Amino acid sequence: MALFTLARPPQTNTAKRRQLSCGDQLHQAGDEGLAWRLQRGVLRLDGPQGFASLAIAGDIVGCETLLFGVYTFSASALTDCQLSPWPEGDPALSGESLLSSLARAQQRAAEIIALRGGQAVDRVLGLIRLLAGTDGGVVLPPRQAIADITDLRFETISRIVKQLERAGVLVPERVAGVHATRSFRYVAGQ
Amino acid sequence: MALFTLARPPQTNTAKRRQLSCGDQLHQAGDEGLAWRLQRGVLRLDGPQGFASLAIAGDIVGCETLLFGVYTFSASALTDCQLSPWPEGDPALSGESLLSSLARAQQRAAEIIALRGGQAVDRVLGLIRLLAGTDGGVVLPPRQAIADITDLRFETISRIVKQLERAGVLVPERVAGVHATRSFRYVAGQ
DNA sequence: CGAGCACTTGATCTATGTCAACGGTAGTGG
DNA sequence: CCACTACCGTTGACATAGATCAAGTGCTCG
Repeated sequence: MALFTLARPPQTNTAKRRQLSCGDQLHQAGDEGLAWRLQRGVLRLDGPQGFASLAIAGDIVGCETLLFGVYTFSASALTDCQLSPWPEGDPALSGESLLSSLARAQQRAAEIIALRGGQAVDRVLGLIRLLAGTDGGVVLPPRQAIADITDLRFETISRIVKQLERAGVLVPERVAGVHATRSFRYVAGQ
Repeated sequence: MALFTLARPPQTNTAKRRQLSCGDQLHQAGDEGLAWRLQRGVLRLDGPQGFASLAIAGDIVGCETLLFGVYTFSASALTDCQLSPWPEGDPALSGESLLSSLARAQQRAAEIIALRGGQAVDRVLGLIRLLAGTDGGVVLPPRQAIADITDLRFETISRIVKQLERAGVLVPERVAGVHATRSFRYVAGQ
């Protein structure tokens, strides 16, 4: 197994907070840059073979730059996102913070894997639950992005979203500056 | 976001090395126990909804026990495995070691996600590549386990394995004490 | 007002699921 | 050593969820 060395001294990341809106790109694979903690929103990570993973509020993105200097994945926002530079605290690379990030990453992987198995409707619903705020408001990414994540086709996603709409699970809800076909209220099934 | 505290003081894990053979279970979700580093082999992790993830040589398994005291997933061996207790070193929870584990976990997630998308044959081949040693020798897990990981059915796996065998990609190879239908040599396609 | 997307919808096709029967192998108990 | 059982794997016939192909429609923005 390779031994890694830090590409930079383990100092606090002094970059500024960052805000992304749905669709914006944070970085591309191979770019130089720093690591972030995702405070709010959902990011999509892509590798050379397409969709690679999701990052959700609390996750650390791009931590590999501290080891290799460059990002392994491209990252773009599926919803509006808020990011803060990482490492953040004083004993920033403290074992405990990293340990919970590691546990969280493994938990996350299981959730995403679940989005790629089972019936098409359930996969889409699973993703919607990840994207929905606690108030039930959801702004869906483009159909094609949902398709990439769930390993379905965008026509299938379109049919499923419409079907959920007709079933009353998704209620269309106009939000300023958002495609009319994308903002909904998710009514959790009883 | 929740704040975690360590369930145990961050001391070196003094448990002994452990060896598993194909099929053995390391622990069940909810059990108390310690964390391990997987030195050799491939483990399957299962959550409440079934297959959750794979762990591959170098990965840390069960690190959440340091936070919660119990395992989140059940773990069982897909191939013969060798485990060593973790944390291992002196400044064991050192940032750098954890950081590379975190980067590795994210990389791993992407690999496993790739096993659940695209054509059935490619998914199975992807898994075989993960399982094959550098010498090309592979001992496949039962068809049902392959099916769980790739989100296919065991009949489909059976057909695909046979098809790869007929195509000369997998060459049957008797190994003592292993089901005759499971040990092969993987001949990488040019 | 027109161009370019993203989405919708229908018709058809196909990869994979499902169901069912059967064969081999390992283990167990007589 | 020989039933007998319990898995696991194989194979065929058939069903279907979702893919694919092909028009449309309707936002959004210049």
